[in-house]
Amino acid sequence: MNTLEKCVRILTLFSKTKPTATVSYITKQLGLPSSTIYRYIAMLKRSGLIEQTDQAGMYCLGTKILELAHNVPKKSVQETSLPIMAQLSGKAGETVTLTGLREHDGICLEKVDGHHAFRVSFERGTTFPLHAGASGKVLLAHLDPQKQDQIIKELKYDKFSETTITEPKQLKAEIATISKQGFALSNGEMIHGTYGIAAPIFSLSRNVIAALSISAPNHRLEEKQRKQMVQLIVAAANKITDELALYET
Amino acid sequence: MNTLEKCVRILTLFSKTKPTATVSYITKQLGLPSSTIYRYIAMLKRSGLIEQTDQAGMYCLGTKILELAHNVPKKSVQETSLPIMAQLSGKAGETVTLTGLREHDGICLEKVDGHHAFRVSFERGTTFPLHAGASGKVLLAHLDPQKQDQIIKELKYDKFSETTITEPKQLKAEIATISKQGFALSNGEMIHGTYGIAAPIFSLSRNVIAALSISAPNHRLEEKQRKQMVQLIVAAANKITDELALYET
DNA sequence: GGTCTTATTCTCACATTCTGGGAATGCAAT
DNA sequence: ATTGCATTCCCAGAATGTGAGAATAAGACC
Repeated sequence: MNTLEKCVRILTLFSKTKPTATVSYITKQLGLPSSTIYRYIAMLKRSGLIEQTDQAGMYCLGTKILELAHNVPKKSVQETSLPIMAQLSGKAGETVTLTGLREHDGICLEKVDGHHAFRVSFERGTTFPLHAGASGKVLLAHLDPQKQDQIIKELKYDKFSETTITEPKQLKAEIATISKQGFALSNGEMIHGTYGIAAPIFSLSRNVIAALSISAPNHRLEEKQRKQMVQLIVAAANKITDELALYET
Repeated sequence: MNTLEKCVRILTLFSKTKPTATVSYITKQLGLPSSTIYRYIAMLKRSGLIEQTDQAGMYCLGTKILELAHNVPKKSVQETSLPIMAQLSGKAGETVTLTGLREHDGICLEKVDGHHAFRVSFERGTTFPLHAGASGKVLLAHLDPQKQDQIIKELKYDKFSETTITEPKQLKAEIATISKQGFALSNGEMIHGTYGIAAPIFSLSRNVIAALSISAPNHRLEEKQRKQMVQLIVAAANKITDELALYET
């Protein structure tokens, strides 16, 4: 394990739910001696990647990361998708999210909020596992079989709610269906009380590169609206796929 | 120069204006042999901090950085400031920005856009040098004298426009005035055609921790409006300072 | 004030990793 | 065929990283 890897591990320990950490916490998590961690913290602090909180001994991610994040280029998917997402969100009134794939996780690349005060909203940069929620499942369903199998094996199957799929077998069956029908549904698999519909976006070479999804409190996505929404989201995703194909030559 | 520092240097090479780079470019910029850079690129790619573009040999910052950025905690300044910024932006109709200090640069921490279609707008995470623009100058003006002198010496004095201050002496005089009057003005120092007004936000120990600023096309901030705006922005900044003091005990 | 606990820095002999010139491969354009 | 560039590999010497433990600092608790 080299320096960079250790640094990234330290940085990845911080999360929305645990935004600050002490050296002793990091020590325990990584199983490395505290003198080593102190050295790393000092290095990371020098480069601005982490900062010290007001409270002594507390550290958090630093603003240097914001600076870097500002320079992460938007991929063509994002640029192509945004106007279509805005249009869809306007028509449907609900939050529309574009989700990409990173290693074995999904990550929210873009979102356009719906106009309802009571709404579901992910932030850009939010990551989540692929076994729960419409976006995750639709991404998984259209991956090539090897990667799919590998991910299905390695998933941790955290149970977020009553409906979360926690069995590999069940997940396999589900994504087989999704792959056939071309869209995924999620009834509160990740967030209880919400409903999600997602459709895949493909590259010219027919690899999934992202998922387009719509999320809402589940009473606003019941049977009758749902059918129409599925059509809308699939149509929008296809439109993005088509537009991308034009540019990729 | 250790591994992390080299990694950060590589990552920092990418910018909004140069979002992608080849190995040979990085090699030239850092003056390190290409075999070394290839090794680093491989490491950085493995950790998700950089990604390969569609074009062979092109690299860009990776989505792992977005994930990390998502977990950078908002400081209390940000949380305290946002509602006040929104109120101010609503009243003034212009873009209001909260700027922090990072090393020798300013960095945009939060912004609330004004309602005018023709407006100035920084994105969160944008960095800029301290010699140009109202925010930079106001931050610089209220730093302790040692840091101030050091930064004044080390600044590169890029000339962004006709009015950019490029002389240390001139800058010193300017920040002396700013320090006395408690706010800074900028007539297109960073972006030609725009006008900026900024006021400092202090910690309980009376150190500057951020600057609140308003920016607009300069015809909308002429003499008459300007006086009123200065009052508004100074009042808002003071309000934030006061609210922060309540929490800091 | 005394006594913990915990944060933080430092040291140093030792181990590991990093380094970079150069050679080699592959690919695409000239 | 040739050039140019991307990329990988090799390896001995050089530079860094490592971590136990000592030492110091700074609160917290009694």
